[in-house]
Amino acid sequence: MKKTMALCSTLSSFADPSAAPRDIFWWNSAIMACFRNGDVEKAHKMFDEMPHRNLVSWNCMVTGYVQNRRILDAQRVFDSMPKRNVVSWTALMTGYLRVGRVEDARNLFERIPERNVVCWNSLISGYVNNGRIGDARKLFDEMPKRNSSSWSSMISAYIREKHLDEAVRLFNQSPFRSTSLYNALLSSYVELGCIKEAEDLFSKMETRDAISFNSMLTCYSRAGKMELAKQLFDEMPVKDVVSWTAIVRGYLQNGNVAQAFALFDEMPIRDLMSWNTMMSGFIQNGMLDEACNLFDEMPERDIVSWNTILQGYISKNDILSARRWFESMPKRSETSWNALISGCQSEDALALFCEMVRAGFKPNQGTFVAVLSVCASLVSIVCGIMVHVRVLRTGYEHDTCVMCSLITMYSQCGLVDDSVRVFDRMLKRDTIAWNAMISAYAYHGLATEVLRLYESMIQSGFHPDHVTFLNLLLACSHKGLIDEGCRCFQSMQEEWGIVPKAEHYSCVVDLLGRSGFIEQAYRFTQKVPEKLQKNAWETLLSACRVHGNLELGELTARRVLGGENSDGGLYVQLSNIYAAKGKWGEASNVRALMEEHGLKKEIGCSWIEVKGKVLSFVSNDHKHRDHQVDQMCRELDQISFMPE
DNA sequence: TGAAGGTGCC
Repeated sequence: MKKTMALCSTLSSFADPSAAPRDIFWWNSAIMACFRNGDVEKAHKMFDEMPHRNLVSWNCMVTGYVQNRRILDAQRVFDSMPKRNVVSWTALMTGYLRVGRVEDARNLFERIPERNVVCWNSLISGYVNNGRIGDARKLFDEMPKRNSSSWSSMISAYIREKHLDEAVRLFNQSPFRSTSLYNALLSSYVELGCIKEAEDLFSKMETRDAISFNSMLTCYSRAGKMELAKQLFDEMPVKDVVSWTAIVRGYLQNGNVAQAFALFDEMPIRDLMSWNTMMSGFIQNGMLDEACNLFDEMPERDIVSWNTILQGYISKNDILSARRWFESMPKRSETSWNALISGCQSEDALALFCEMVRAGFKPNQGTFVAVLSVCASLVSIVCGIMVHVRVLRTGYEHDTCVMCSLITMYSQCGLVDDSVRVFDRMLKRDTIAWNAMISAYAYHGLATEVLRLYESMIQSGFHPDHVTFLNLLLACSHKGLIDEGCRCFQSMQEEWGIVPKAEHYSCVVDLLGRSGFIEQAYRFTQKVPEKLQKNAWETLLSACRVHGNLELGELTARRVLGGENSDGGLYVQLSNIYAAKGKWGEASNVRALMEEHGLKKEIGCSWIEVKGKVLSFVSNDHKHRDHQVDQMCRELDQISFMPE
């Protein structure tokens, strides 16, 4: 608040130089204002021009350069300072920490003549931001005196790392327990879906503000407990726009669009956020037309409103309309580009990425995640590496999300060693990062590595989730590690309390079926909760085909064929089982039945990257004449007949 | 009096 007022008076005296005397305060504030606007050169010029400088003026220069990531300039100013105080040291140290020069920061810290609580806090948060929570904790324990900032940075660091046990332990020891810290802990429980813990904490709070209530609203909404959410909402002493929006969002996420819209209508105050929430709720529920109507009715629109409709077209997979909408937008943001890039899973996405950069937009986390996922699905390593270079150049090399996308991209392009290199260099790892690496190994069938990495994940104190176990099961299944796989499936439920999804059941069926234990797989599938059986039966059918088990194949086919979602592939599998047994009549009957249902099997397609171009081909494909298809076939023949 | 360094939620 103070800063804002100072800035306002500074700006108004810029407009009218006679309004305020140009004393040293004026100069110092003006310099900071320039730095805050990113106008580094102007700040520098003013510093040169000012008639008198004091220690604060010099500190402003160090801070300003640090804020604009110009560390060398900050260092130069620091070195030429006539006098320094602890603020000067702290400012430069923060600069080092911001660009990841943690050891330099530590050395500087050791040299500070008179340390105060702020410079201790700066180094602690610097360690935290560089993923070195252990070092942060050591420093925290060594501190001669701690203030509320010290406690809150340490506790929120544990919260952000999802080390909630440690966060709570410290929180209980802390002499400062502000509502905002309570709220941080509360929202973290909410994010992790720990309803019981959130409820307990909420009931213990001495004072609750709108944020506390709103977090609890979100908590109940996410858990699908809309009655409890509505009850809390009705009890709230003061409802703000966020509360109204939270309850509307809750109904939307739980598919109750009518109730959401009714409440939206009742809202006493609607700002843009509520309109945008309602609109994106329509889109989440597949109601693009309704969203468009709302868009037309809105009193004013911002870039989020435009992006929401764009996202609507993309989630309908209508890339053409998305593209047209994108062209018609009065303004675009990085989010608009990201949405469009993630929408087209083809080479067009890579062209768009280049176009975005040329148009002067800075790729951000979402951009890299989207474009790397396209590189991965196109198995385009040349583009993948180009994007990786840009990641490094734009300072995203320590972004956990982007690193996960790189791990996946390298793995899907066949370079699992590069995935490992990225994973090893990560400063901060979360469950998703461990999952990405485990999945990279699983994708390459490296079951031993998968199990080893899982062990170290647990030892590092991370909680596995349903994705972790899916990968463990996949890896075990591919390597025929039946005992390990079954143990995983058991531990998932008993040790970690994770309820298996349809994919997990299918994996177990695959695990048993692949190794020829068809009857066990059949008995297992019968015990799968009925709603989740469909995929398991399909997996079983495929195992019956591989092992030529006609009897169980027929039994299984009866469970899946003719159902709502049965596709051509299933008929083909059954037909192949008959064909393998020489039962040509039955085989062609099944094919006929399939045609009767108007089904076709989609043609399988493969692709390869040659000199940076992705070429796709199907079986018996002769369209790549210009790529010397005859020579390729001769080469393949030679390889196939080579003695082993 | 005011300008410089650290922390914080839906």
